[in-house]
Amino acid sequence: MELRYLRYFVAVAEELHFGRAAQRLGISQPPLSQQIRALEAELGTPLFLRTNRRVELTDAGRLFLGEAREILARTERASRRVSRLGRGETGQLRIGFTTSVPLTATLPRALMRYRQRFPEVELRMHELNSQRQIAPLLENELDIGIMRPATLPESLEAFTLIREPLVAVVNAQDPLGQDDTPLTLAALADQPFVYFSPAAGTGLLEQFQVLFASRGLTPQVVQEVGGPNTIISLVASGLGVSLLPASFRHIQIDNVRYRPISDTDAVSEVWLTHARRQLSPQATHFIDEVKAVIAGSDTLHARP
Amino acid sequence: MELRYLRYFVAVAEELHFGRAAQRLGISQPPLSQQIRALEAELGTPLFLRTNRRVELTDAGRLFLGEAREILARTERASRRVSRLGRGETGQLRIGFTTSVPLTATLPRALMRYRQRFPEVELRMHELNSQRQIAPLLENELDIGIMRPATLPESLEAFTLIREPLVAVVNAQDPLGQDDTPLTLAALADQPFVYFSPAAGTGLLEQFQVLFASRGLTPQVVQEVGGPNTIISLVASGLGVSLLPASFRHIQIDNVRYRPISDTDAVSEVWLTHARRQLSPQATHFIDEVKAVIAGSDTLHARP
DNA sequence: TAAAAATACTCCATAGGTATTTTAT
DNA sequence: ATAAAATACCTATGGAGTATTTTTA
Repeated sequence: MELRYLRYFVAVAEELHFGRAAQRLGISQPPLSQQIRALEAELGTPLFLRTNRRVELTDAGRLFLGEAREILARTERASRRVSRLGRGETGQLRIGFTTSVPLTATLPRALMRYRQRFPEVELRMHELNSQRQIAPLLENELDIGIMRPATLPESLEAFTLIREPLVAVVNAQDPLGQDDTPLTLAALADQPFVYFSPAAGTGLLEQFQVLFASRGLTPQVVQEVGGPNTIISLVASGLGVSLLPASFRHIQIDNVRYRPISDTDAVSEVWLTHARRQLSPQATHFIDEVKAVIAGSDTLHARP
Repeated sequence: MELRYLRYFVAVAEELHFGRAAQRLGISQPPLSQQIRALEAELGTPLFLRTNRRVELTDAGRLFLGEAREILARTERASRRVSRLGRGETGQLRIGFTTSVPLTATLPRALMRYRQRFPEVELRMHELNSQRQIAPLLENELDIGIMRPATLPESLEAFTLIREPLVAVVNAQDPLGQDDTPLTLAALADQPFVYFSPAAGTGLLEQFQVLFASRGLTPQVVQEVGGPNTIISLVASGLGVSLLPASFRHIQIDNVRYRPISDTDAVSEVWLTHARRQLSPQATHFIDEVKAVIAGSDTLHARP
């Protein structure tokens, strides 16, 4: 059985006239007659009663007409659905993101543009720290990860979404909190530190350690906490100082002051990470939007 | 879109291996690759991720697999259903029959054989007198009519199913009821008659009138009734005599006696009537069975 | 007689075959 | 080195075209 037969049959059944049906199908009458005869042979039963003046359906033909229409409609619908999914116009996009991602910049704008362009794609946002995004990305349970720099397996790749300077978080009452001038990492390393616990799984901890270690510095961590908000709160309470990406300056709390760091390598990145294998069309389109936003509001980009 | 694509796609999707899928389909590998590529081009999206060592489905491919399977199954089912209907194995058969048809002979045996051979055909039996079968047969509301001889329109045709002698129905108390020897129509025509009213629509009335008229006889009808049972009852009551097909002898009532008629043309037929145009396969099969029964229990047959 | 489907034949597009190359493991 | 898909090219089936015949209203 071939769909061509069904299309031809439906045309003849609707026109009840081989000539007109052939015209409608854009072929000539003889091949249409032949195809219908072949179809009847395959089914082992006549579908039309032909008296060279009139064509009418047999009972079998009437039954087949309904079936053929449904099969054709279903095929049409299936093609469209698959095309749309394949073009990334429907389906879903699963994005992992860390709490430390600045929600004011690149990412929200990209998300907005993407949703506008592909309103029918279901967006699933999963808040996960950098480490906990890796397994889902590998197992194709996540299309895209938005994370802090981390050591990635070979089959994942990433590019820099945002690069922002680190700032010192100091208590306004402390000597260090007396002005807004740049500080050196060395000056900060003398102070008691409030920082992420390893259990928090944030990539910032690794960066922080590398940054100080490369200078031979080992700051004293007096308090380990789970999230950036807690860090800032505890600095406000005077427990110590800390170091965070500049975007956290939007958290303004009494007694907390943010001071620039003069070391030029004191920067932190946000990565967009995905599996190195074939990306889903949804992920590809999303990355297109991210790159368009980056290019437009031109900030910082470079492969890590 | 063609079903060939769907069949090929399903094979590859199930094997996840072009070589094996081609083997299963009975074609060689390169044309299979080509057809899948053509399908992907038509849908505008890849269905497989091919890394020359592994073939896997894309999201679009997974969606299409379900759809393709359903479309193929549906097509298969539709073909089978139409074939069966076309071969007369399913569907319906609408038969009209008169009350005067002998239920002990050809017809019940043919019905039994037909039901055994085509148990899935829905049999619709409509009790209708001869006249009232004609319109439904013309309008294709009835496939077959079992009736007494009648004047038929050109587009109906009939053949003789049963030919049976007429018998006189007489009261046992009457002089005519004293013995069982053959009677002549002339002798019967002297008696008061109990017979069908024209409103009963039975073909027997017409036959009865022709039979007597051809001999210049005009029997006196003293009572018009609607059905053969009433005729026999009234003869039993002594109202008059009557004339009926021999098969009614199986109705045995006190005071009623059946006597043969010596006139050789005093016979009545039962016709199987159908539209002259293409018969439904169900009707054709039924007629086959009727003819087989007639040929077997060889009785009487001849075109009217 | 005329309109419409069937038949006879011809042609060519394309499904399918064979041989070979490319690629990833 | 090998297995598997892709590529290149060829073949031939059968779908479609043209011309003609048959049929019935």
